[in-house]
Amino acid sequence: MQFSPHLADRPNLSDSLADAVRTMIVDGRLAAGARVNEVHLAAALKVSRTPLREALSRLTAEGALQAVPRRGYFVAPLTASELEQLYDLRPLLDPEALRLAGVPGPGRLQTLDAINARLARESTPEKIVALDDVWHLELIAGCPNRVLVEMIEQIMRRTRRYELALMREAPPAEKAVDHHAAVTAALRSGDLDGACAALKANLTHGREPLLAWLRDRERRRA
Amino acid sequence: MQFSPHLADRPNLSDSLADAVRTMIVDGRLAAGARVNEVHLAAALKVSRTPLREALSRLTAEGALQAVPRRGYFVAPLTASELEQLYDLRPLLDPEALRLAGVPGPGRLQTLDAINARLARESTPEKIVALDDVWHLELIAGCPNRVLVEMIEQIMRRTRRYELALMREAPPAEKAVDHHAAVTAALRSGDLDGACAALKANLTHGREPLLAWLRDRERRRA
DNA sequence: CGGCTGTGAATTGTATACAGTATGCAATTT
DNA sequence: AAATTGCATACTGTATACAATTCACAGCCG
Repeated sequence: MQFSPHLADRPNLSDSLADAVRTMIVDGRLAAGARVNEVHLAAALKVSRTPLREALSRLTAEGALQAVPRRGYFVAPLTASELEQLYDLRPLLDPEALRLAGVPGPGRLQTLDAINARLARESTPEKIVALDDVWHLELIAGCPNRVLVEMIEQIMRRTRRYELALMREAPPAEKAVDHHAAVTAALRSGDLDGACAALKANLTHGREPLLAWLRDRERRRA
Repeated sequence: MQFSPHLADRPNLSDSLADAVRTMIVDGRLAAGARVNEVHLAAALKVSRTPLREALSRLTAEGALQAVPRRGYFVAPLTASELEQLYDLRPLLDPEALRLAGVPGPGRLQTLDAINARLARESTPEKIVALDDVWHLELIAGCPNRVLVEMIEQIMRRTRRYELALMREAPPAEKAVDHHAAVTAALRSGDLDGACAALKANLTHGREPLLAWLRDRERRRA
């Protein structure tokens, strides 16, 4: 065969750096609002500034960083307002993706339950958040509109550090396990509309505790 | 005053280049599917490769380019499938944004009609597409969910070169002027639901001619 | 004649060097 | 003592240089 198109090609440094820095931001090693010093960061990662800057450039497009022309890159601050806007979009996008995907086959339903079971046992914030996202992506894996799925992934990336920041300070609140079970139950009985409604409820919930915490934190700093 | 925060600061080269290259892609000077030669392009734009690569990196995140690790950047091809997916999202997102924005004040309604009037007189593809986008953005300018508005803008940028490519080959089909008028009419009578429905109809229409043209083009090349 | 292999040019990836701008501190003035 | 100016330093923006990889084509072998 002539092409194995964009298949698992080993990434270049810039790509790897984007992942590395994104991780540093998500898990707090680069604090929200902090200024990014290119020289220090490049030295710490043992690379030159050129590929690092390409990575920072991409992260800016993703919304994880903000660029101010002659002052440099800053880690985007955590604001209640942004989180609220992000959270409001999921109940709009996810049910539509599920509707387009249709009722999953039995294999996928089994996978979903397996993920949910692991989610119930997990206790570290990182694992919980990651597994929850995996579950939601698996749910809509059959959605033919890949652009829609990409948008949902984009929102996941942007909300992840909010969720981790909360879970580190406050103990992990109630988990979404039961909501997830309600969705798969509806799907098993072939009730797509019911599943979409349950999914919407899942996404609408869990919103309030996070927002309350953030608003409180903003008040305290003002 | 100490700060005029990120206000209209003169952009750096990378930013300007991103705009320049995006324009080249949108209006076809960089053909869909073409490989981007960094050396040639940098020479043509009279800059060095470093800021150009940062710009290309960002355009990749926007979906205008695709990066293949050791082979370089390629202009993303025009596919009926992607366009279909993009067009399917607007009827989902725009009405929601309008609902959140609420009925606009009389000033904004007047602005909308003015834009629509100019749209009716315009005849060049570039102007028509640009004004149509301006109208839709003005319609939802009051939407408090800025992330949602950004997503709509993102879709506009990605669909623009499809629309221009079509309009250059085929003469501009029917315009959306009447649909727009229906939306503002509903809004003037305070009927938000009706306006959302009319908007949805506007966005669902105009889809078919473009898709038909693209599919035909793809068949001819196969 | 078709497919393989090696070699040189072209192209991308990364590092380094240099120039322009911002930032913080100290000296100076009011 | 507060404000302001000037200067040294640190940092970002851009260019250039070098290394590593890919690509195209010629020649060779089956």
